[in-house]
Amino acid sequence: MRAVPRITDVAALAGVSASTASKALNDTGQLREETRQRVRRAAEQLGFTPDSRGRALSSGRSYTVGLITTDSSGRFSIPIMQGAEDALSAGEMALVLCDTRDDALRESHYLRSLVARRVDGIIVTGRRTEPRAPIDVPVPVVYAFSPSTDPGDTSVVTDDRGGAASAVRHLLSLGRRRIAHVTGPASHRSAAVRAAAAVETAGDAFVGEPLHGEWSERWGRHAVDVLLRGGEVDAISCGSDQIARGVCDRLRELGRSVPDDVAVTGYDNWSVMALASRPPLTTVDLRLEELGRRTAQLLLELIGGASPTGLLELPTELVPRESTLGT
Amino acid sequence: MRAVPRITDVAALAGVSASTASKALNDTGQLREETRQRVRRAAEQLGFTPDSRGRALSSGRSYTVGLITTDSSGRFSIPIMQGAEDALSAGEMALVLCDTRDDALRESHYLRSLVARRVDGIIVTGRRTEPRAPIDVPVPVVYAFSPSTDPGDTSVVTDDRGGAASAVRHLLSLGRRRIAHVTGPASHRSAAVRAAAAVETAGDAFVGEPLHGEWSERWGRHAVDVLLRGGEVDAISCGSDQIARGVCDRLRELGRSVPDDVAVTGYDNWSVMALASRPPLTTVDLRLEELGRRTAQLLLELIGGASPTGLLELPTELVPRESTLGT
DNA sequence: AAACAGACGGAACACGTTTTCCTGACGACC
DNA sequence: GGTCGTCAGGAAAACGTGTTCCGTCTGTTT
Repeated sequence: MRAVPRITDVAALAGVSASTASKALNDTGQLREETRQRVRRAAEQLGFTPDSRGRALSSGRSYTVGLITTDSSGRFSIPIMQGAEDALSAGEMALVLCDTRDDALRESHYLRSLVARRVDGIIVTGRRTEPRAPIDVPVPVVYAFSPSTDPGDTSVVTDDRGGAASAVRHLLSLGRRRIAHVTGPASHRSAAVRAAAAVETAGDAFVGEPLHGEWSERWGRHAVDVLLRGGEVDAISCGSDQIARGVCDRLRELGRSVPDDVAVTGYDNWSVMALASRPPLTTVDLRLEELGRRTAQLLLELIGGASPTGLLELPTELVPRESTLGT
Repeated sequence: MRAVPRITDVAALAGVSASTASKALNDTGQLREETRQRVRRAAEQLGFTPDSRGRALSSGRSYTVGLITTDSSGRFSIPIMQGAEDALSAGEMALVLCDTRDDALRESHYLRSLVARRVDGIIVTGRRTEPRAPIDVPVPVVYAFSPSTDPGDTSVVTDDRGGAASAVRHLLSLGRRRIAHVTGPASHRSAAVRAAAAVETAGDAFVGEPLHGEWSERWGRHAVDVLLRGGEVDAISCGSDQIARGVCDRLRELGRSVPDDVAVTGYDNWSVMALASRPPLTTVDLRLEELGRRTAQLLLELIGGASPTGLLELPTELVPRESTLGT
C-alpha cells in the first residue's frame, strides 16, 4: 500500500522531464525511440499508471458515463447494463451505476452527482417499455428500453411488434390455425403492442380477443381454463415466459399435449423460465445485451460530436424450442 | 448545452476571488455572512455544481469505489450491488461497475483501470461462496459473499450453516421427524456446508444421506423419486429454491400433499421461484441487500483509516410460507 | 563557413478546485 | 501613538496530467 508513483517519478528515473515522459507514454511529440523505450521501462519498473483525475482535468473529459436505471434488479436492466459496460470498457470508459428505485428525488440527486462528476454521457434505462420524460442535463443522453417522450432524443428499444409477429408467424408456419394470445395488463404498453401485433399477424387464424391479466404463471394457468371454456385452440402465443410457463403447466394438468395438441410460445427468453418450463419454451429473445451495446455505441458517437438519431428499434430473435417443435 | 459554470464565474458574479467563493460554498474560512450569502446566490443563479475532478485532485480522494463482480447477472450479485450503492450514495460516493465474467484477463484490466482512477476502495463479489484469491491493489478492499482466502482481509458473507440450521429447526418445531436434504453438487461449498448443518441439526430425525445433484428444478423432481424409493419422509429441506420448487411439483404429481404429507423448505428466497412455487416456499432469505450495505460501510471505515476486521458472517432470516405451514 | 532544416526535449501553462499563507484594515489596549 | 489581536478576503501553491511553444543541438546544403 505504498504511495503510487506519479509521472514525475517516472521522468526522474528515466532522466527526462515530466513532459517528455508524458509524450513517450502517449506516443505523441517527437522523441527518439531510445528515449521512449527508456521512459517506458521506467514506467514499467515503477508500475506507473497515469492518474485519470489529472488526465480528466487536462483533457476536459472524464472518461466516465453514468447509467441511470429505475430498477437495477429487473431482469431487463441487467443484460442492458452488461452490454453497455462491455461496449464502454472497450473504449476505456467506466460506468457509474445509479439505481433510482423509481424515486424522483433519488433521480435528481443522482443527476446532480453525475453532472458534478462531469460524466461524458448518460444512459437512461427502465423496466417498462412506456416512454419516459427526458432528463435535463448538459451532456449527451441515450435512452435504452424505455424511450424518451421527446422523439428528437436518441432512444434504443426492442421491436415489440416485430417480436410478437415473429412468434405468430412461426405458429402459422407450423400449420396452426386457431391461435390465442394471453398477456399482461392492457395498461402496459408492451402487452398492448404485442397483442395488437399478434392479432394482426394471425389474421383469420386468431381466436377470440387477447386475454389480459397479470405477468404471472398463475394468470397463465387461469387463462387456459378461460380459453378452453370458449372452445378449442391449437396454439397460444403468450406475452411473457412466465405466462407461457403457467399455460404449459395447466395444459399438462388437463392432459393436453404441448405442442401436439397446443403449441405455446413465450416472450423474453428469460432462461430461468423458458428452460425450466415443461416443455422448454419457444420464445422471443429481446437481445438486450445487444441493445445495451448499441446504446453505448450511440452514446459514444454522441459524445464524439454526432447528432441525435431519434428512435432505433432493434430486431428480436425467435428461439424455437420444444413447446412448438416437440422433441 | 451551454458550458457549465466554474467557480471563477461564480466568484466574478459575486465580486470576490475564487478562493473566497470556495470558502463561502464550503462553509470554511472567515467570511462575513453577507459575503457568503452573496456567493451562494451567485452559485444558485448560475446553477453551479463544483467539478468533482478538480475536487478529487485537490483532496487526494476520488469519492469513487469500484465494484468488481465475477457475474453481475447473478441473482446474488445484484442485491449486493443495490445495498452497496445505497450505502455509498448516502456518502456521496459513486460506484463504478466492473463485470469480469470470470475472466482473469478482464479482471486485471479492470483492476488497472480502477487503480488508474484512484478509487478510494474496491468491493469484490462473486456468485459462489467459495473463497477466492485476494486482489493486489494499493487501496482498501472488502470481499462480499465470496470471502478472501486471506483471513486477514475484510470479508462479509452469509451464515450458511446458521441458515440451513434454522430451516431444519423450523421443520423440527413443526413435529417433523423424518427429514431429508436435497441440494446442489457436493463440490459446491454452499451445498456442502448447508448439507452438513442440516444433518447435524436434524440429528436422529435425519433420513439417509444428503442428496447431491444440480441446482435445478429437474434435479428436485428427480430427487423426490430417489427419496421415496428409499422409504417415507415427512420433510425435505432443499439447498435452493429451484430445487425446492421441483420437489414440490413432483410431490404434487405423485399425489402427496405439501405440507400435510411432506413439508418442504427452500433456500435463497429468490422470489420468482419461492412465490411462484405451488405452494409458495418457506425459505431462507440471505439478506443480500443488507450484506451489500454492511460491506460498503466496512469499506468506508477502512477508507477512513480503520484496520481490517477479518471475516464477518451475517445472519440469515427464515421466511415461513405455505410449503411448511399450509394455508 | 554560414545558413538552414529538422529532430529532440524542456519550460511553462492549462484544467478546476481546495488550502495555506499573507496583506490590510480596524479596534483595543498599554 | 505604537503594538497587538482579530477579522475579511486575496494571492499563490498544490494536486497530476497533457499540450503548446520555444530553445538547442545535430547534420545538411550552398
